[in-house]
Amino acid sequence: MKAAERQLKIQELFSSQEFVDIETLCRLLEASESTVRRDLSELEKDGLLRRVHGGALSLQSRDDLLDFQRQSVRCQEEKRLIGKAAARLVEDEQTLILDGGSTVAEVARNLLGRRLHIVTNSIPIAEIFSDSRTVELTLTGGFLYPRLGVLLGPFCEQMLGNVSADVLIMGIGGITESGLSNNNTLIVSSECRMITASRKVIIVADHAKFGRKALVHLAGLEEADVVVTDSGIAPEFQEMISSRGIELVVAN
Amino acid sequence: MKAAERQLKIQELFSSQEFVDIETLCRLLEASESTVRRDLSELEKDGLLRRVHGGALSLQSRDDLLDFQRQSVRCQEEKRLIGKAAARLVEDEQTLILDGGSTVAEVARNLLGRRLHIVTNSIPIAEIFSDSRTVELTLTGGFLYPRLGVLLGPFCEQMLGNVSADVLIMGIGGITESGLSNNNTLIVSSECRMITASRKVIIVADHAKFGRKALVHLAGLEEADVVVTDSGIAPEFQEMISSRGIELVVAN
DNA sequence: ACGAATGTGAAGGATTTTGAACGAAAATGA
DNA sequence: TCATTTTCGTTCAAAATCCTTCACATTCGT
Repeated sequence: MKAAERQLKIQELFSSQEFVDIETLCRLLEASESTVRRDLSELEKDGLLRRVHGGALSLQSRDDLLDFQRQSVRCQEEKRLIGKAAARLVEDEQTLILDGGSTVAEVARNLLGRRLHIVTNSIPIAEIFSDSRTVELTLTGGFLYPRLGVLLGPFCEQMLGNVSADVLIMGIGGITESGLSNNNTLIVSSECRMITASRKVIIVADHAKFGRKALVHLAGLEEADVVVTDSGIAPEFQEMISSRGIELVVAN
Repeated sequence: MKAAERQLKIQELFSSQEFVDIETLCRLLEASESTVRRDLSELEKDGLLRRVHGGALSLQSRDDLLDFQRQSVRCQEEKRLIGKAAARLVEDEQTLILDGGSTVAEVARNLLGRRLHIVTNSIPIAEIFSDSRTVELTLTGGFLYPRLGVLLGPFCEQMLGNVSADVLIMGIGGITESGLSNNNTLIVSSECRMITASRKVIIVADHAKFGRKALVHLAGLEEADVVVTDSGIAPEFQEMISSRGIELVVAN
């Protein structure tokens, strides 16, 4: 990869996060530390970022970041860890479906720079990848649901019917013995299609979601292949997941 | 492949990426390094790109194409006026198709609060309406074209084929006697569908677009029903539009 | 068809960029 | 505080890229 290309990529990264460390950059840019440092120095000279010990900071103020990011303040640290762990379950060159929701968005941030084909119905998630050249992104069509920025309805479902993916990464409203649930009929309807279209289903849910039942039943627990959560999960729920042969990943 | 052909191809590449390296160009253009370098030097002399070690960078800054939020758009005041004038041509309760582009985005801002059903393939434009309670917004699906934030490809075109609208509001790359043109084959392809799907076609174009021919031919002038531009338009071009029975709106 | 003009690709040396090594500086933790 | 670990900046040789030159091919006008 050439210098100019690398430096563009660094700037892209800052559109979705405020800090990157050298090690991550080396991996993403496939370059040595020396080279990354040189790139950062140059970008700093151009006033495009600020170097700090261990990496570099975005100069864009926090206000500029997506509204979406503000919504996801609750359980932020947990969600960040879950995002990191879930991203590790994905292999390069796979086709993923990502649904909406702040936890999934956190996964998405950790997928930047990977070579993937991603299908989503969430505009905030699409925006995370909008400058990426390594991710091929397809958005489902559909009616734009206000507030959440997700696309729903017949157009969306029709399109999901035409797709098949290796992995689905999905957030949920609640998870109990009786299965997965969410808050909105239309959303649940499209999520059912996503499950059908995917070979493997990964559920991401912070510990607060366990034992909670949201408005609309979405699917039985057995539809999930992997559940990724944080270390706050109670032992009884760990048992609930594991005893059904579902892989449980606890992010640290 | 001839020099001119190669150089056009290089420019087209830049509509989707900000950097290309020499090796890629050699492969795509089936030419030697020497030749590619010569082409790049020439394009640089014409102010169409910037050479850097390892390849070349697009000069069209990303702001110009995609970043509607910031106010770095060229001809800003003109576009604002055009947006206002074009919005007056729309009646409540109509179904509109809006394509991408900064001029159309300006129209969109002037449609906020109106009761409309809007179909678009542009994410930046969708975002303008994302909080609106009076506009029902449908996004076409499709492959997300980097940088421009528009959805394209078969999914998009299929969906446009299922839609019919009262009015299409469309920006363009250039407009001459021989018709409308734009910079990218895929975009042109979806725009053709939009024209087919609409009863009335409104073209919005600041005066700088007149007499300019962009890369790909889109449609004949006669496809347009109304052209909205600013007061900088030359008399000869006014004549060109009016003499064909196309309504010309000059925004003040 | 012919020569002139322009476009093309290969070869060489000049220049820039890169990655590894190593001592200096900063962060960390007891 | 002090020792340990991590990160930083500098230097240098190797690699990649660039520019120039030149011989050959193609296009154009006569």
